[in-house]
Amino acid sequence: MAQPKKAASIWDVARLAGVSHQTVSRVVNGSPRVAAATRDKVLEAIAELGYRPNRLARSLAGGAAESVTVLTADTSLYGPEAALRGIEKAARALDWSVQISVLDPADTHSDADIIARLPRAGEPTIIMAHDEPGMRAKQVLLDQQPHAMVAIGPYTAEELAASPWLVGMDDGKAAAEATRYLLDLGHTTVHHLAIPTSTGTFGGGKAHRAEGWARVLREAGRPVPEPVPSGWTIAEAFKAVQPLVADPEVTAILCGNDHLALATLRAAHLAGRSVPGDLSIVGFDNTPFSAYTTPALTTVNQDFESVGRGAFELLRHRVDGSIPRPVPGWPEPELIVRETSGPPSSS
Amino acid sequence: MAQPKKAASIWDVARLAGVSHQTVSRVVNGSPRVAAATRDKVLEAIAELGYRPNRLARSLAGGAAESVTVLTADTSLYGPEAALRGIEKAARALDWSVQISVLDPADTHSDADIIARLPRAGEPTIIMAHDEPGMRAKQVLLDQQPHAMVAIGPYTAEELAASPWLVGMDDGKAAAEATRYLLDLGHTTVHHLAIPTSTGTFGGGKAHRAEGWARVLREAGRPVPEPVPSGWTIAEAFKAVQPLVADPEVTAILCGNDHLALATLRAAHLAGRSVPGDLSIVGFDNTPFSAYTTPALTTVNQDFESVGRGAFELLRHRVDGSIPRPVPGWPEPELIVRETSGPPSSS
DNA sequence: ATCAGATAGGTGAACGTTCACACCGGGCGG
DNA sequence: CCGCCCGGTGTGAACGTTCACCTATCTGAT
Repeated sequence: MAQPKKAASIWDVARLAGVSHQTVSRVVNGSPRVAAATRDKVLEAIAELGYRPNRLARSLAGGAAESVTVLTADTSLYGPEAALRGIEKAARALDWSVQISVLDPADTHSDADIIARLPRAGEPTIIMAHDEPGMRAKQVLLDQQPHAMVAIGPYTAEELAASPWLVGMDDGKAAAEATRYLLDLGHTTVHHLAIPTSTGTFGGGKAHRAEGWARVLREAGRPVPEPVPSGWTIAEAFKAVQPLVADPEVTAILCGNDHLALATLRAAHLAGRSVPGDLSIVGFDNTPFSAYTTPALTTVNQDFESVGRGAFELLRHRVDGSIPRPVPGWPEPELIVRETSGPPSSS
Repeated sequence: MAQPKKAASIWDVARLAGVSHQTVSRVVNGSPRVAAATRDKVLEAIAELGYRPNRLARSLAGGAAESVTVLTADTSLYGPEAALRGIEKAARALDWSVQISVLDPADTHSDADIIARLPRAGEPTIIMAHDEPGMRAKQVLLDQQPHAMVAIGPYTAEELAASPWLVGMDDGKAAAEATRYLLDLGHTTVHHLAIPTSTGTFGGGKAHRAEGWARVLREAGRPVPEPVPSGWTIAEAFKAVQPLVADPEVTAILCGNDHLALATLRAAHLAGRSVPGDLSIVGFDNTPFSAYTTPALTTVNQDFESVGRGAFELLRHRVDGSIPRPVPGWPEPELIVRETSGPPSSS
């Protein structure tokens, strides 16, 4: 058995059951207008032939979507990975299929390249990329099929209001909260090890975390040190943070994510600075490992999985107007104080 | 612009260019038998209408695959995540699309459920799941479409030879190497904090890492302690490892992966045992963070991304016999000695 | 002049579904 | 007793491609 014989189609089932193909279709799709006896016959034939519907043909004929393409940055980052998980779960629950396509900055991405990624025109798409190709992809889709796309990203309340296709969390506010917490602990100021922004180099583009951090410092009348730019990898962060940990004036560092915080933790250790005694470190994202480092990372929890789910719901709403617009129901980012933060030693 | 107007089809292009739909098809697919003048006309029409081929229709008609479905366990694990990345990269390079479907043990998975995940019968599929639903899925596919599936998993040389649809690394050998290394360091024996096996509970199913570890101990005539079973999460590992770190007799622990090793590291720290002074810890997988813990983890590097790429190549070979069978070309697992391992303090 | 062979292009069916509609018989209100 | 509606089913077209095959036209050799 299991010869590569052709798969059974709806017609084969119809013939075997002695009904029309349409009746089979009705049975498969659970239409109520089928007599019980007929249904049983069809079901039997389906079982015997091992028939299963061809999704391709289904989509082609029905025009029904039932499928979502996720355009994402490198999935080795925790945020995109968790959001993808949320999307996949939500999609699976509704029996949608999920396509994934990674936007690699190394590829040359003309607009045509991006478009070619979509299985078909109007394919519902979620974009999850904060780098340059991601931004271009967003723009392209916004022009071409604004009703069938949703982007995940950091937002401020104003941005969300202005962009009905945007989903995300106000991580600027969370960064502000973390900064205020460190200030309240007695630190004179807080330094910032920053993740790359959408334009690649620090300074341009959106950098909500950095903005929230700077705002609090300004409001408190504290010096605002130049943020230290880091790449996404731990190795890059480790290198970038060296001057910070070497400087005894630096008593608190807010890191753009937990990987950067881990690198900072190790750099501090190697530089002979005790944490949190000499140096407080706060991370971002509450990556699973963060509770188990030694000392355990103080960090900001973000429920990316819920955001992913929210993005999926919003997409459904936008594709099919009859589905109610979801209310963003995920928890706000929240500071989790663990062991890497404390008052400065001088105080 | 950008009204949700229907996307242009090959027929629309044909009409505008004043040729037949087939000629358009030829131009799109780069057939040589089209006059230059005709080609230009068609190209122009394509540009004007913003036409792009519908992949669905293409696959339906052509039977051509150009698409792979990845059935995976939880992507929050490093191994599957990295392998998925490898698959996606390889697929993208060839312009194949990638579908992802997560096998959640929490769902009830009848065989039918698993089959329903495939977009269509015979859809080329890669399975990447070491747990129970994954094993069932593997069996189902093996029965239904053995020529269009590949599984990723741990293997021994014999298993690989016996299963032309299997791709993986001999992590039993790597576990053996790590165990031997610890023994050579002077440890009397090595304990094992084990990841779950394919059957859920420890003991059944394939557990190559555990087997390699036990074999070396037996060969060296050392006592083989009962392996300690852990779940996949760090929290579970932290709980499971408590008795091990509390026991001063235990001087070396081989952990099933780096997350478990991290939990062990923290548990040891809290129990007041110094690493590697009192206790040596060796992880598995060389997860990115492992080089930056304090102390940095000794671990076994595994190039999952290459394995993913290899799986994709093998799948192509199996689906289309004309493609040569790839030779497994990835690096062998390799022990990376960092800071969590050393001779026992008593020696 | 004639014809084989190449070159350029067209025609119709097929892929596996769903959709819109037509059909048939029986129960029920008038 | 008639007509209507409705449950149950069938028919044909459509979705957007590719594939297999057919038809012109032009070339150059016989």
